[in-house]
Amino acid sequence: MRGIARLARELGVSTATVSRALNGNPNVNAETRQKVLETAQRLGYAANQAARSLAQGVTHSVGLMIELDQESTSSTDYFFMGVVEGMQGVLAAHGLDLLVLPCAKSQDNFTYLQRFVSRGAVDGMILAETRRIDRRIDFLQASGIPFVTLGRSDSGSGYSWIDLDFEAVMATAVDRLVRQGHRRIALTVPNNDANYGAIFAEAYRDNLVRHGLTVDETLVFPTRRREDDGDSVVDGLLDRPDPATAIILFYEVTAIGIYRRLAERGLKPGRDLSIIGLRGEDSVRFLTPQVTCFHLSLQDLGMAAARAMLAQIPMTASDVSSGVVQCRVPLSLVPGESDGPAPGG
Amino acid sequence: MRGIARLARELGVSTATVSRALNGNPNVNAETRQKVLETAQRLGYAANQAARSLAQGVTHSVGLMIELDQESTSSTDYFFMGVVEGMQGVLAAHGLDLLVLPCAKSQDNFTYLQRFVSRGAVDGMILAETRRIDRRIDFLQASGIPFVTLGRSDSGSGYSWIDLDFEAVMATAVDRLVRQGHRRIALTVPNNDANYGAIFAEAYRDNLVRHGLTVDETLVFPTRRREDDGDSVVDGLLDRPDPATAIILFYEVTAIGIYRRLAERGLKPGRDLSIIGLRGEDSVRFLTPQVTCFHLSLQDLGMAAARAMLAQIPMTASDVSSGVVQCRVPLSLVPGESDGPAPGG
DNA sequence: CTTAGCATTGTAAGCGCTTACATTAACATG
DNA sequence: CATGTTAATGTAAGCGCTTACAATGCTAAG
Repeated sequence: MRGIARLARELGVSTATVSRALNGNPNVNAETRQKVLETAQRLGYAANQAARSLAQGVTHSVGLMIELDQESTSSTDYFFMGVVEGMQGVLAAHGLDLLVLPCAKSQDNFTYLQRFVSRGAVDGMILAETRRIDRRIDFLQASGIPFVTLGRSDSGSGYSWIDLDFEAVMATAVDRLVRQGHRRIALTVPNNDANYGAIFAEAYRDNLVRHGLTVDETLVFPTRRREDDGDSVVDGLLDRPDPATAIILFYEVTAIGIYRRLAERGLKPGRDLSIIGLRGEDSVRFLTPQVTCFHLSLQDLGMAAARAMLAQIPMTASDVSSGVVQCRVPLSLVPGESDGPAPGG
Repeated sequence: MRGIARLARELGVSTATVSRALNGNPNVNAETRQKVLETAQRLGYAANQAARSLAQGVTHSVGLMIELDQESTSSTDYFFMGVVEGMQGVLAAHGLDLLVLPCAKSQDNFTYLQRFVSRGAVDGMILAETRRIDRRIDFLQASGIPFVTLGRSDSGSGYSWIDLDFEAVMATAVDRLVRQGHRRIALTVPNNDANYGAIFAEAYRDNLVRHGLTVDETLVFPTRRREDDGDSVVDGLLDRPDPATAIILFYEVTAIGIYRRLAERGLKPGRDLSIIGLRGEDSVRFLTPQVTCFHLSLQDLGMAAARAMLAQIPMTASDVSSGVVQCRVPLSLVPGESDGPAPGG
């Protein structure tokens, strides 16, 4: 005999009483509960997860689906740990486990998600790296399971998402550069199909227009998240009749290559080319001059997502909250010396 | 009616037949199986995870426990994605899901593990970042659950582990430096309590002794995984009567600070100080001169761990393999220009 | 003294699946 | 034709828990 039955026999009570004692049910004599808890402790008892889930129809865990990128260190990579940390903290505080589901990008991640959710393995799902069109969102919405996405998508509607406030970031960056006299501002965007790239670029265009500047798509450079791409960006930027005088970077790591290539051409960041980065990544912390960028707490981002999840999971019988949270996390500008007055402006 | 029962009724067969058909049991008419699979597909049926686990006593998933580090980007961070990718690929190919259990370092990770395993939530566990003394290993061994650790430990015995071949790395590095005429070789080690630091340092001492060099503990610098620490290392190395002429780095990112500080002092890496790094991290790829380092495929590491796991999980009824795998993954030297003949040698 | 009300515990029916064992039908063998 | 074999399916007993409902023993009220 094992599990709860063993405890019950040991104590000379029924399994129901043990279960109640263990689960904080109020209809248990305080003394009895005490004894049950002690014995459980002594015997190293832990309730079987599968049995509980089956009986309750609830797993007390939420899944986080992330995609792994075969070839390159994907953006989830550098992003990952901080966010997970934030989520885990909040969820754990509410008795929920966080299960990270790594999923090879090559695999059909839709099937993977579908299988996982249909199996009832989690009470809720968090999706990272949403695409502009993302079937997963439609599926989750149809399935009725609580979910939150990290990043907006055009798919689905009225669901909870957390995203960076790219619009505000871009407004601040463009304002700053325009005030410094820049008229031709370039941009780097990620070369993948995640939605944030599109949003970033859109905000860029909107803000140029707002300032009466012309949008030149040849000034938009898709880059990978690696410094090498900086070289070609610099050349593409300057070797033209009407060179750009400033650039806004999605991946800050690009700055490393940009700095290097500028040096090779005898140019100086902040004087000959103004550079503003997005997120204050570690990788560029040591560059001189310091890159002007925005700051973001990955933990906060994760915590926000976790809370949006909690808002949808009824924690008590009475609690039937199913609030939709849509939130853009603000970033704050951290001025460096990588930007300055437009040359000859 | 739901689940398997629904399918059964729909098809006019018993639930047992449906279950058998779905699970590839040979005792099913091929035609029947076909029909069952089709209907399952059509109805979007997926077996309830909890019910299966309860009935089979097996979860078809393995857990990977990683610790998240509040303040600093821990070593699991940069390490993580590649390894997970490798694991996930191998496990998925064998029908196993990988559940990553993030666990705040501040939390009592032992309790966390204990609870998780006792609940029977996974069929096996993989531990990252083992400590020299690690209760988790003793617990897992006592509990009888299959497990693999990433990194050796002094706790437990006869269990499966995968680790980097620090010994071989160190032998190669020291040999190379000695051949270049270096007699005073410094070392950086991680400043945390993970076991790999101790092993790295031990291998360092052993190899110095092997070459008849004296071991000077003041040449061993504990560093964090951030470039800043390079400054003090350089000063500590050179500002002494008997300066070191070479250094071996655990965290390569230290090289960034070292390069910077050397430049400030008018010195040149490879000429005035020879530097060898451990792992070929991305973060130092762009340094000039290129850092001499070792190369490691994180994917391979993850795959090795996954295979060690598989070796312990009986996949079929007949298969009762419970092999212990203890494996040191070799790294290969990638010569750069950050090392060279000892000055004045 | 009876009865209602309350606190505590027990009983037993599932939760959705797997699987040992029983059953049936079809066929080949002697 | 009786019998053994085999293939295919059904029956039903769990897996370890939760929980509605019933039962019990008390106390307080009528």
